[in-house]
Amino acid sequence: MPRRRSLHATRWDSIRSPGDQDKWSRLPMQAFPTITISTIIAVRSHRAGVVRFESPGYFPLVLLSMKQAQPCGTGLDSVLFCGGASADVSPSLDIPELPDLEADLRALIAAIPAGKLTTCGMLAEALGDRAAAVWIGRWLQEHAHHDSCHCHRVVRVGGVVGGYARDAAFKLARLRAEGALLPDGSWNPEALLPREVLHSVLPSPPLAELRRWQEEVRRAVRLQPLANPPEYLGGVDASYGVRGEAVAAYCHVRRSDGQLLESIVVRQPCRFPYISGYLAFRELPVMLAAVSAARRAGLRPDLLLVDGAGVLHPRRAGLASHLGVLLGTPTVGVTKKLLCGTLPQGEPQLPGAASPIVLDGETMGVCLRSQSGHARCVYVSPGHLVDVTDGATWTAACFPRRLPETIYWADRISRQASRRPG
DNA sequence: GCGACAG
DNA sequence: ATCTTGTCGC
Repeated sequence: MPRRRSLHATRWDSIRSPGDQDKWSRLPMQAFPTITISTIIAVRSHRAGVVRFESPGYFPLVLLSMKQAQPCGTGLDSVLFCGGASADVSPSLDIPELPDLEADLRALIAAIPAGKLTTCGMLAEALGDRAAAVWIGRWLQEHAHHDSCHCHRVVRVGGVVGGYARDAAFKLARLRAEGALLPDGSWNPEALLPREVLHSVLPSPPLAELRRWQEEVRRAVRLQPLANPPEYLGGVDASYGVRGEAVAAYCHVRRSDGQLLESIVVRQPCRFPYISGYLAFRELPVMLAAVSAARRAGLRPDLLLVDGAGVLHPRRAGLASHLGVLLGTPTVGVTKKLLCGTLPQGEPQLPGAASPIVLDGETMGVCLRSQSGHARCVYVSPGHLVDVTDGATWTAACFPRRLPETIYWADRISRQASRRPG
């Protein structure tokens, strides 16, 4: 009997009492400046013959940033999931305060005067990384523009004015009226806003700051063999609802037979966009919440598989490394596409086979083909407290479908939950 | 010049 | 990641 007994009814019953809900609503939120609030939307046992726990309502979940485990002592720790006891977490790194990139982007665009122009790439540079250009381009296409906004002054490289939400003609007319166009209809290169102007709007570019934090994570990462063969494997993945809210699922799988034992789903608002290389800042909060909730329910994986890269990352600090460092637990990153690195031997051909992935002349990951020999491989790299070999070995241990079982279930369950209303 | 670029 | 129709396969 199972270690899983900790997911018994009593603990959850205490959470469900109306009195506790009241306590929650009276909690002074100002007391927790960097707190992340999540909602548990499902806790399930998947073992046949075992009572299934379905949470009927939504419970608040509070994840304190790691340095702030103190406020748990308010007597609410039976109600709130406070990131666990302080011994659970590595106190060395704190979750950084996330910038409001959309507000920063609006500020940059507002700073483009009439008659002047800029490009997505230059705006991205001003935010701190050219990689943000893709998101900016999409934002400009989707965001509802007003007569007073300056979004029409963002053009494409090479003279093409480019789209503008659904009204390219309006954009063209305004630019012509502002004198930024040449007679042939292309935009005037001399109208380009100098870099310094945008730089002065955001003297400390937010993405550059986040990069500095990634370097801290990189320094904290330890790649080492796993002490013991893992008995339980965890998997986390995130999906997004129609209103953009993030939903994460943690799935607990028994390594010996690959069976899904338990799952936990949490939800929280999400403001940070997807930018290649910065996925951690989009998904870390909701994933930390899911894993913390799992911990409080007694689910402690010996190895956590994350849907995202580990050290196979431009700064060797992918999502899985962030999770590992913040939780102080062994993590492995698993992706469906390669973010960086090369395959000197190509992809493995045989079912269940592996081939190395090299980054900067060093084997930093492994390409795995499933035991069923699926056409598409996965790309595995250690996140933290595990090495390349062990990470790949235990990822391959429960891998009968296209994705490792942990990731398969987390993907499926989070997606299903994100499509539900609420 | 064009594509690539975890989710 | 999400948006979508039909289509292929077990």
